[in-house]
Amino acid sequence: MSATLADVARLAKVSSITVSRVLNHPHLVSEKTAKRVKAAIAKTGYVPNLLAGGLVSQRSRLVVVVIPTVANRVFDATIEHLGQCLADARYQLLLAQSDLSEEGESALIDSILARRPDGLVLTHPLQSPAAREKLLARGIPVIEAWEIHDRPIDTLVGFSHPDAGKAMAEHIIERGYRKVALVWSGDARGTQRRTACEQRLIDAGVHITARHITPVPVLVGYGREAMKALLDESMGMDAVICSIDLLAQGVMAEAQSRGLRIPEDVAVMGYGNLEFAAYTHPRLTTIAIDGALIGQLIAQRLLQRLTGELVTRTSVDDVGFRLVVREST
Amino acid sequence: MSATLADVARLAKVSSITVSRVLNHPHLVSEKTAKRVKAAIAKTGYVPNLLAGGLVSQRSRLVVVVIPTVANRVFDATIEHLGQCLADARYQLLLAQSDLSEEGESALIDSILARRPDGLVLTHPLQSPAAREKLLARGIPVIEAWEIHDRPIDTLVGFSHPDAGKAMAEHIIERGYRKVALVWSGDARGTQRRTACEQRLIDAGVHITARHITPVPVLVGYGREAMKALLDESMGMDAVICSIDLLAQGVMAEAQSRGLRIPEDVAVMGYGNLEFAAYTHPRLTTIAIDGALIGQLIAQRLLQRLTGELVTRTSVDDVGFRLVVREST
DNA sequence: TAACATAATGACAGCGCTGTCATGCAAGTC
DNA sequence: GACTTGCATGACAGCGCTGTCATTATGTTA
Repeated sequence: MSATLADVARLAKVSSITVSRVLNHPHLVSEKTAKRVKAAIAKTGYVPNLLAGGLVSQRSRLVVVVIPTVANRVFDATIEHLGQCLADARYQLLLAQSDLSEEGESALIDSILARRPDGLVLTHPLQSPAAREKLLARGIPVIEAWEIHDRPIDTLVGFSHPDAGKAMAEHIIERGYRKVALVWSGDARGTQRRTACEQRLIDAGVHITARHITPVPVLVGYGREAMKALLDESMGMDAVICSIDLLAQGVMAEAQSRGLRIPEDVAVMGYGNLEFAAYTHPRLTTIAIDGALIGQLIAQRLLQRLTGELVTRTSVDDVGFRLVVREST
Repeated sequence: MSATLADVARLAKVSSITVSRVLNHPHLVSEKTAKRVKAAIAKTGYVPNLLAGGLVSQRSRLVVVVIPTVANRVFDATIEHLGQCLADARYQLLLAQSDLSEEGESALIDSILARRPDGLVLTHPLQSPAAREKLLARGIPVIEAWEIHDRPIDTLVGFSHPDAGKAMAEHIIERGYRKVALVWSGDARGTQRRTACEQRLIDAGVHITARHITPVPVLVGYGREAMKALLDESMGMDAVICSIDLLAQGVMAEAQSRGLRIPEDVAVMGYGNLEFAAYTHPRLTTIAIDGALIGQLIAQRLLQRLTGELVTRTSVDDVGFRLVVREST
């Protein structure tokens, strides 16, 4: 049906391996021959078959990224930059959505491994020990992103969530707020931040008037509903801390719809520094994570592993985070 | 290194083709044998090699979706549902980001075709005729989504952008606004909507006081900046229409930061019905597109083509759109 | 000029799987 | 008993490519 290496080779009057070399190891071929081959490729409209190439060379030139859902905007910059860096190195990015359930995870890993990816990027730690074992056994590079934790599979690029939670608390304390409500999503990482945040607040004698835990995945709507509940129950509070900017957006909308001024009547703090955070009214105080940098570091580490540059099997990059103080606190 | 079909076959004391059948055509194998084979699979930790399987069967079980960037939230629901439906049918979704440039497009299509996908989904029409020819020549199912147009490659799932633009104008006219500013992103589809919208407004005698064209990809920040410019130049206007909800969000923030009331002082209308639109203050009037439905229809059409159910090469599904009137107009 | 290094090209096998055709066997039919 | 039928299983080839090793052409040195 479609042209193969042999077709091109015949037309260029060379062997098929020479055509292969023109495409993959051009320095091994003389310019004259390469020119002839390229002409033949153009003429036949030949497109290499990576299934065949990957099968024999044991390199699929595929990197799988597992994310909870494409709707999760936290990873936008990371995926975009990672994809860009990988494309430059002739790798492709396969996005796999994981519902994060433990039973589905093992099947997902199987269906991923079936493509024999050259590398794997996890935006969340694996729940299932079986899935973990499979990856370990297969020995492919696995980069866990967006969190520094104790039991890395091999490589980690991220930051400390408890530290981020603590930093949020410290800002609130410093600003002098004394009665704080938390609007928080119930995921594992959010909970890490919340625990550290609460601990720091309590240590400083700040009163936590309410904790409103919202479902996952996060939606702006949950933030607005949470704030509605808090205000209806007339929880006296001078600040609301949110696990993510989306919730803060909803919280601010509900507060404003009731005529409350932010931050005079109630302060609002977010986390994530999503694109809109700098442009809300008032502009949102939040914690910024450099997602683009994370994406670049992932690509760098991965490519090092793939080219055999990096010998050590484990490495940890802490990209940190940054408090961004704006108008809402 | 890792277990192959032959390893499993040896352990289960059957031929390798029988193992293959247990996995791919279980109805051809007796229960007793299947049980033995499954035990052997579990014991060896065998994971099929889709590169090998795809090479010989000419089916990669891969569907490539081309999107401008993962940060484009318009396609969230579509991708999520498409991915779900495909996963149920044992297909995997490879997300390819296209910068939409004409020269890059052809290379992108090549690198996609190199994986021999069973189907291709385009969220934007191809710019480059060369790329178009390649797809046509290859003969794989191509679904163009999110727009109904005149020159489909084969299958279309979407709606009419000019009609949507017109509907936006009609709502503004009906509400009695007379001096309208447009804040619009400069992409091709947006321009289709804008042209139709403007035409309808002009026909109704509505005055278009300003057109502010923002860069692509769209950011909330552009909306706020645009509104700042409009207000600084004191364009008298009683309504602002935006090409997308994100811009509307920025526009509302800037208006409110200056103490303007929405919609009393200035009305704001968006498009897209992104998740937050229902929860802003005030809640945003917009045009809703059923992205989930589009995703499901794409999957349905694709699977029909892949199973050979659908004979006709072209089909068009118009999913329409819906005006959602909320508080902002 | 012989001996050797280097560059350019090719022959060959086989990666792991599945489509196709062939075979064996029990049950049913005349 | 000879046959058909249907089910379960296997043998075999080959998908399109690249790793490895072999071969030839060309240049370089003693």
